[in-house]
Amino acid sequence: MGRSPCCEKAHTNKGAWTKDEDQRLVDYIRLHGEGCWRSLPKAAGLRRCGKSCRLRWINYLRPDLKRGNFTEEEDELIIKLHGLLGNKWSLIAGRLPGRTDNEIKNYWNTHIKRKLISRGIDPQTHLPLNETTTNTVKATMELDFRNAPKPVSKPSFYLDFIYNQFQFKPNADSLDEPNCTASSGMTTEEEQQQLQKKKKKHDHPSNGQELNLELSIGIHSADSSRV
DNA sequence: AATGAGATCAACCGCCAGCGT
DNA sequence: CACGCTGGCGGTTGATCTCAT
Repeated sequence: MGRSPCCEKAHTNKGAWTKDEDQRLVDYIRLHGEGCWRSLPKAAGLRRCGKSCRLRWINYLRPDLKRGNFTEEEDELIIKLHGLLGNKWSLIAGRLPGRTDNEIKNYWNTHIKRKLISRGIDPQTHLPLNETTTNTVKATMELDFRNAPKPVSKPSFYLDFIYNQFQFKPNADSLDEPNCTASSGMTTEEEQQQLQKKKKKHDHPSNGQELNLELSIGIHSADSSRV
């Protein structure tokens, strides 16, 4: 049995959003907040898939989006976070207020990759290009992924693993700041509840506190030869 | 002015984790 | 435990823009 579609494809619009559609979506979310994306299109009078509505809101319509060019500081922060987390765009976006995972992913692929290559750095391993092949194994050993929980791609396990590898000090406040919400930009009280729910997802299981990525940046900054 | 190549970025797709039943 | 539903994520696509020729 195949997976059921997320919406009635025959009756949904696709492609670029019109101003009218944007307005309907914004009006609806202003009135009712972010809620059940599946039922939102019908309730808002949109002939769109719920997923499409969510994406449009998160990546384009959210009021707290920064937009515009990335600063040099943001560039460096993205590079450092990517070195730590890999292609975990949503986690990276969570440390860049006003930026979305999609935006960062695009920016990485179009600008930063080239920037790193021009510096002679492999964008995937963050090691010098001519040493990439031999050092990949070495770098992997440094992080000792042999003991990584399976599957490594599971964010909570993955963060837990990095936490242990680098022995981060927990910082309970780090994700309480509105600026640090991962690509949702929630502000109202009821939305804060959702944030709490989200936070819970990534909490360190043993102590219930947050991973402080600023410390991780410090570790990498101290060893500038790697970035 | 025309056009082709490359760059950019919004949007889609498929997969997966978490949750409720 | 198994299953279905939903939200969220990362990879990819394709329309549009920009620039060189």
